[in-house]
Amino acid sequence: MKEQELCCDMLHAHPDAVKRVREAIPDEDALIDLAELFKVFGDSTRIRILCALFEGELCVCDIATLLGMTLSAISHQLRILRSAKLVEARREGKTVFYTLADDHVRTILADGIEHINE
Amino acid sequence: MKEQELCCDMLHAHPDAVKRVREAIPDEDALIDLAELFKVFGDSTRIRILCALFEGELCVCDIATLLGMTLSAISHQLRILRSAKLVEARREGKTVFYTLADDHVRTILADGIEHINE
DNA sequence: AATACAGTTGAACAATTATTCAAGTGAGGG
DNA sequence: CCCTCACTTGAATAATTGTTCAACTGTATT
Repeated sequence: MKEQELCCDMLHAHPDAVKRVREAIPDEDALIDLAELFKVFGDSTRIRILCALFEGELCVCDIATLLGMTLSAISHQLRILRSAKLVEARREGKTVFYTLADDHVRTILADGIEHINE
Repeated sequence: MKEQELCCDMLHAHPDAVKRVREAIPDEDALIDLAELFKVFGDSTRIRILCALFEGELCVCDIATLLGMTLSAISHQLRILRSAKLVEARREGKTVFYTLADDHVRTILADGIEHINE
């Protein structure tokens, strides 16, 4: 990102509105984290995985079968979901089972679905 | 995407679980729309624009000033937000004012922020 | 030990995408 | 009309990212 450079003369911009908003919004870092969170939801493979896990625990092979994709592709996406703390893994013998991490994930999914169906 | 190819023998996968989930989750198209929606939220410039508009109406120049970016860059992102129906534009003379489109947008933003702050 | 299997990982490739730059609208003022 | 200003748009570039392929864990079985 570039250094600030006025896009138009400040006589036109609304400095009071700009100032008010600047004080009100979360800090830069929080907004970057927020964007990162939504970015993880913003892929159809990951959304399908999350929606599948919404219904209950599944192993990697189940998910791959369900989505018609390779184990490798699913595993890569699960890693992203894990590091975003949206899913959790549990090992049982050779099999690894995944679940949704918490209710926030459910809420965000549900809100998104509601917005789509308007 | 590739044609289905079993990642591991179906003797191991859990066919009942897979079947149950397949019947329960939304259809493919809905999930793609859902991913597209979150993808729009998944960029820090757009998130910052949305959070700014959360506080009230702003013109393009205000937003550019606030974020320290060019008019062009902001305008491109506003177009994406407009076509996702997350913001609305209103013209007043030479100035174009933007607002959040509806309360769903506020809800989704708020949920995301809540998840971040856990 | 040796093999088989569920899953992970790294590198490479292809596709998507955010920003810049330059040119183009459309509205108001002189 | 011409000019200025707020904004939009299209093409180009650079960076990010999803999937594949091949090699590698770790666990169980024989």
